Amino acid sequence: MSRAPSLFDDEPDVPVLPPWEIDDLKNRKTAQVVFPGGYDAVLDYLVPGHLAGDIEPGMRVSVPLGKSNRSETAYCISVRKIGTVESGIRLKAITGIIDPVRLIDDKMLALTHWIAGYYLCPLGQVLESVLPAGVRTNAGTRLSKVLFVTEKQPAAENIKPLTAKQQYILETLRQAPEPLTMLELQRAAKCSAVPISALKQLGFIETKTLRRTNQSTSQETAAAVPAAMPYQLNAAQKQCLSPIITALRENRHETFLLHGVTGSGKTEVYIQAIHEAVKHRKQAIVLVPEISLTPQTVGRFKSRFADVAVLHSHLTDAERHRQWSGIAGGSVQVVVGARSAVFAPLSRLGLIVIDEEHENSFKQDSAPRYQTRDVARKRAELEDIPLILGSATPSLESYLSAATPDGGATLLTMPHRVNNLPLPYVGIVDLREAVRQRTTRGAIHRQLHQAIHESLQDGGQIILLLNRRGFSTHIQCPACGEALKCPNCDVSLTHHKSEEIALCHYCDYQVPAPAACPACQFAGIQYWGFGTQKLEAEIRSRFPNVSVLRMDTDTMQRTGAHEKALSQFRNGEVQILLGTQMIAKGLDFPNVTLVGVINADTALHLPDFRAAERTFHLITQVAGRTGRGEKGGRVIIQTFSPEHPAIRAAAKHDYTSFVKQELPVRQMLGYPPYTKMIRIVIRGENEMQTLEFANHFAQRLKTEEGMFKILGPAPAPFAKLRGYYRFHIHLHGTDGGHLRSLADSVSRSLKSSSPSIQWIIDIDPLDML
DNA sequence: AGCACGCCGACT
DNA sequence: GTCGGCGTGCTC
Repeated sequence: MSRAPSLFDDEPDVPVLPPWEIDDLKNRKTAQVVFPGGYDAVLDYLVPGHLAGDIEPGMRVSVPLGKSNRSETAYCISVRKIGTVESGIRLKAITGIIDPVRLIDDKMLALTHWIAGYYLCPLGQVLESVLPAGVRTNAGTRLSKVLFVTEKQPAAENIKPLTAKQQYILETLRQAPEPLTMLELQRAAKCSAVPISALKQLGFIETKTLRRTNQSTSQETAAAVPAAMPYQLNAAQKQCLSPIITALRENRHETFLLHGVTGSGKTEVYIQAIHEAVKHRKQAIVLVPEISLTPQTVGRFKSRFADVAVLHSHLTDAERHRQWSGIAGGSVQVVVGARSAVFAPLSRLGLIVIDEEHENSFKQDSAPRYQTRDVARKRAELEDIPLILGSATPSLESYLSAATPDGGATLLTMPHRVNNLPLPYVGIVDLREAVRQRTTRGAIHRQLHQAIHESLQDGGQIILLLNRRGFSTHIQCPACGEALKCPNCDVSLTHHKSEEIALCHYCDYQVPAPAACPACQFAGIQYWGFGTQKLEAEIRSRFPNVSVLRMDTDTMQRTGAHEKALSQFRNGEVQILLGTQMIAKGLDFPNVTLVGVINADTALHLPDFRAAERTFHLITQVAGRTGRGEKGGRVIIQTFSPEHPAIRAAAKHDYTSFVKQELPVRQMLGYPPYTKMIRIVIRGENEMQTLEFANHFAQRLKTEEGMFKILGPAPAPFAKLRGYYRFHIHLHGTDGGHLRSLADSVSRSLKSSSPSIQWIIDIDPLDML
């Protein structure tokens, strides 16, 4: 085993740097590196002379680490001349450079530093999540030996003249548009390996090892031809576009909140803003929620720009690598993608757009737990470019920052739909009334049944939203009260009819659906509650000759299922589309004349201060799926809480009244957006130990309690998940920086004090469960 | 996160 | 006497 050269290391078995390199010490460089794994530190390494010209921040390097000098991959984050006063630590030297070119430029490096600091995540881990796995592993490429015609030909007089075959081979190789491998050249020149080897021997051909892309099996679908004609904007759209264009032209950062009702033409504003950027050879990133990343959405951009790259989560590593390299290559005008596309390596970025900015999926739910909105804003600041946040129902965070003078964002409003189409009429069905009168047994009540019937008569299509998958949502014995719960999680099991199983939606634990009570053997065990499977069955029996399609994570497993389902709905093969929230967002089907919300309350009573906001968003968004065509449209909301302000506001499409009622509540209770919040979730397999540790954690935090509120520890709403007991602590305060540093220092001081217990620190949490 | 070092129990 | 358990601490 050879050991890495180690400077100042006088142990006999460790090779020391050669003397000429030591002499040169004062001109040498050091590199600062971080590690992608759990080890959170910045270490200095010596840059050996032969790498000095090549190494740059943002590249990965191999370094020796630890007593055994095991080889580790690290990210170089800076390079500097060796100082005159050194710390006295024996520096080891970098062994090699992994990336031949920089993968991360200075601005992106600055962005990752910001993320690491703000979200309390080791920098190495941030860098690792910014670089897609396919890029790190060079997926879809391999090293291959390729042949070149030698630059400096051997002197002709020294050797006998080349044969015709040999000359032909050389000519073929010279003319080849790309370097050829041995096999490829044999095929191209229709010869065996023998004459090529002879040419190599004679010095006419040399080999080099290059990284080349594999022959890609999946061919890129032909890009749509860009439509040259820009659409005519209406007055409201023009008014919103104009300040964005001004900021673009002035190369100035400004955050715009584009608040436009569903169907008001926000996308066209984005497109024309991007046009302006592209006109000046700039590029744009458009971020959309993962479930909106449909061919329809992408198509709108592809039809208007010549070079659009798409980054979905369903790309293979190789495809993602190819896309990423293409983007880094600089020819792309627009990148459309989900959350992580905020890190797309565009070098001439001119604009970032976040559509449906209120969507929860913009918060990453694993470390680094970043909010894409805030990362995008930071990136836009670093690049001096505008950021557009678009939504029909802005997050209260964004709304407050735009509604407050000096809040940091500019509010742009589009209060009407294009062509002055009316917003759909919304009717509310009071489920309490319906239950009292026993007018229905199922999930569809009289008014909704009637409305479905009428829509079908008129040839319209229907969207039904039920935000629960499965058949029955809980199983309980009426004789002894036993309820079927997951043994690993604090949740009830959902009956899935297709496989006749009782399934946990959190850990996938499953048992055969019981016919009798597992506790008391009573044969009349009951299946309660409505999921999408049961809704589908009910619809089919109520409307036997109508084609129905269910969309939820169960039916959308196969790749392409999503696209297929939406195209079936688009071309009218399917009349009723029912499903979970994946059908609520962003779909634009003019023939949808009815939207039914089966139960508006599913999210309303969760122990989460954002429950009302979520409910308002979901209802407003799904209501916006109708009334987009000539036939108009209407919405029926079934609810047990018809007087709830969130539901009433959604029924009136009245964002302002929702905000006016919700913001004071937040302010009074000291919740975001008026305060900053940190959630610490502590988990362990032993309930008592975990609670004890959580108490200790909270105690340590409370020694500094003053300007903050520290709540907990309390059992998390899901008190047990996947076999772990969970407790959480909430910190609230107006000084986010102070709050973060408190959480950070306590967390660091407690590290590894109890190995069986783990915790996460969630900055600006969205999920309270 | 690894990995070595170190200080106590059950085996040849 | 030695092999090996995993607690503690360090990594330029």
